[in-house]
Amino acid sequence: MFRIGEFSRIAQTAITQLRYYDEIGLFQPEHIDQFTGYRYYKAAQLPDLNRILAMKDLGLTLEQIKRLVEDHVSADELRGMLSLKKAQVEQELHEKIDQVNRIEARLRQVEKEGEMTLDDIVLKEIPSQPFFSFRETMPDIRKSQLYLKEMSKLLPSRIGKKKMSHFTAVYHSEAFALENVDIEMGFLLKDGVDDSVQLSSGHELSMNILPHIETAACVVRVGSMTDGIESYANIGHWMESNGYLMSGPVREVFIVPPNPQRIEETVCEIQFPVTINHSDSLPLAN
Amino acid sequence: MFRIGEFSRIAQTAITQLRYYDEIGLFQPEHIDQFTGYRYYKAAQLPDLNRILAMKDLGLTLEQIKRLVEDHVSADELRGMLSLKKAQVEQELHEKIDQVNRIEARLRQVEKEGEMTLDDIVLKEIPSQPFFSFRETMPDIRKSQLYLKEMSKLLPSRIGKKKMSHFTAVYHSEAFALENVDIEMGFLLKDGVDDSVQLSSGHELSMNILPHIETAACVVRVGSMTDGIESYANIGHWMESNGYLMSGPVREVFIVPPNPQRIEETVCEIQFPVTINHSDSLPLAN
DNA sequence: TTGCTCCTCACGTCACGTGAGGTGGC
DNA sequence: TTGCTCCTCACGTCACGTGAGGTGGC
Repeated sequence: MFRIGEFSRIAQTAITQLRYYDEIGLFQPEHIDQFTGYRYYKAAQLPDLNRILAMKDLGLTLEQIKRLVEDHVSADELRGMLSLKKAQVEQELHEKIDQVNRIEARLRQVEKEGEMTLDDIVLKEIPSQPFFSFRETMPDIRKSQLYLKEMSKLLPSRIGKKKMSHFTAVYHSEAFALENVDIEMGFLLKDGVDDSVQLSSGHELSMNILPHIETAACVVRVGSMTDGIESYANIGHWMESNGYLMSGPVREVFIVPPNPQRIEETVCEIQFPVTINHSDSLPLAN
Repeated sequence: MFRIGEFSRIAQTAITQLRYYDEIGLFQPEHIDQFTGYRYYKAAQLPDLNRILAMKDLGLTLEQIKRLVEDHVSADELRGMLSLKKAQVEQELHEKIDQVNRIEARLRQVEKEGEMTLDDIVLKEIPSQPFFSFRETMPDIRKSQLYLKEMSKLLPSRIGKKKMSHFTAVYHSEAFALENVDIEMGFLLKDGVDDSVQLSSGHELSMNILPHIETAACVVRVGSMTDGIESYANIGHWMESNGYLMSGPVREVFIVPPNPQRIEETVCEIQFPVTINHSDSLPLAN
């Protein structure tokens, strides 16, 4: 019989760890002295401890291991637990790979820029939302100002201010351009409506559903959107660095819509739907 | 200005998270109502939050990010932090790969055996230790019993019982065999000694230092060692499955040395020094 | 007797999530 | 007025590590 100190040296396991395993009932000493509370272990307990440590090495929680060693688990269940764990670890593995890629991209950017002047790109999931809008190929994108103005006047009374969320534009054209852009614009809604509304230009606004985006690369711009191309270039660069591909039309959601008098207060989130392309850019070549 | 609920929806960030960032002083609302305690955020704060989320995505802790956004960090320091983080994540990546391999090995074993009857193999680091021993090519390994007996009698009085630790054998021959084994045996010591001791057979015991082992694959056997070959086969199999290579002589450390009267109480740890061979067995082929 | 070992609390970790119990805003 | 939103504690998470303050063993 060994006291906890020697047993911990033999098993290469911290004393606090052994005490903890005792406390949670996972691995208990052969004998505890009634008066002193001293824990006594015997050598033949080592294989039991090793089984626990081996399962822990596979990534199982102590709670799961407890079920295992208490023998409430069939071979089939064990297979299931291990298969599940394997899938989880593989998932984490891919996340680590993506993370390394993102860090490398940042490092390259810091090298180049010396400082952090770039927009910060964040990945988000975007839920599907009702969108009250019209679509048109616009000769000049600056005309959108006029539409926004008219919509802001008309819609609150027509569909209810409470239902309206952010002014939003969806770019159905492939590339970012200033002329002949196939654009859909209107307001996101908190609730569906059945109504439709006509603008003085003849355009008819009606509701459709903007689809859910699983992963969107997002950037927030503050101030005038006239030099917004920069942000687009940044996202493009970032996507290339990290192995992402565009998977749908870009959206511009205006948290604070442009107001000619206070153009510097404009706040807009640009949302790029993307998919991950794992297969290239694995950092494991070395 | 937005209340926390709407801001959390815009930023796709949990309310509790925003409250926590406020609490630790990482990201605070533009304004807090003195009387109600309500937090008010404005849209132009979104880029700041995004910077925080982007750095968090790279794996930095909130404490590190706090230093970053409070601007106590030069571009060089930032590079250092990111490079360090990259190395850490790559390390974790390799650990995950090893872990997946271990899980797969276990799965294969469960498939085959149906139950867990195998020894459990655990990786440990073994510190260097003084070893009071002699070395010989033994025609018959069973003779070691006699040596053990004599040593157990002689040594306590000659070098002090307190200094003696476990009876141990080191196998310098390549393979596990029963005849003509180049074996070194004696007792591990807690403290160095200058003395030397002669056995009746003429063998001279003296002290040397058993080297440190960075990684040893270890198994504990309880009971007679005569069918110990099983354990050796298990370890060999496991090493092959997980891409480990042998990197030194095997040790058998007797926690409870063999006693002919009570052979079933014998407890022995077999220690295989190994090195990892990462380059094959990457599970990323799919 | 002295120093080493062991004991039991209690608290900290990291980044929040989950109630409980209570108030503010439209 | 009603329901929704927001507030501040306090506690839990997972697997221990780190003292503080006190006793046991040789």
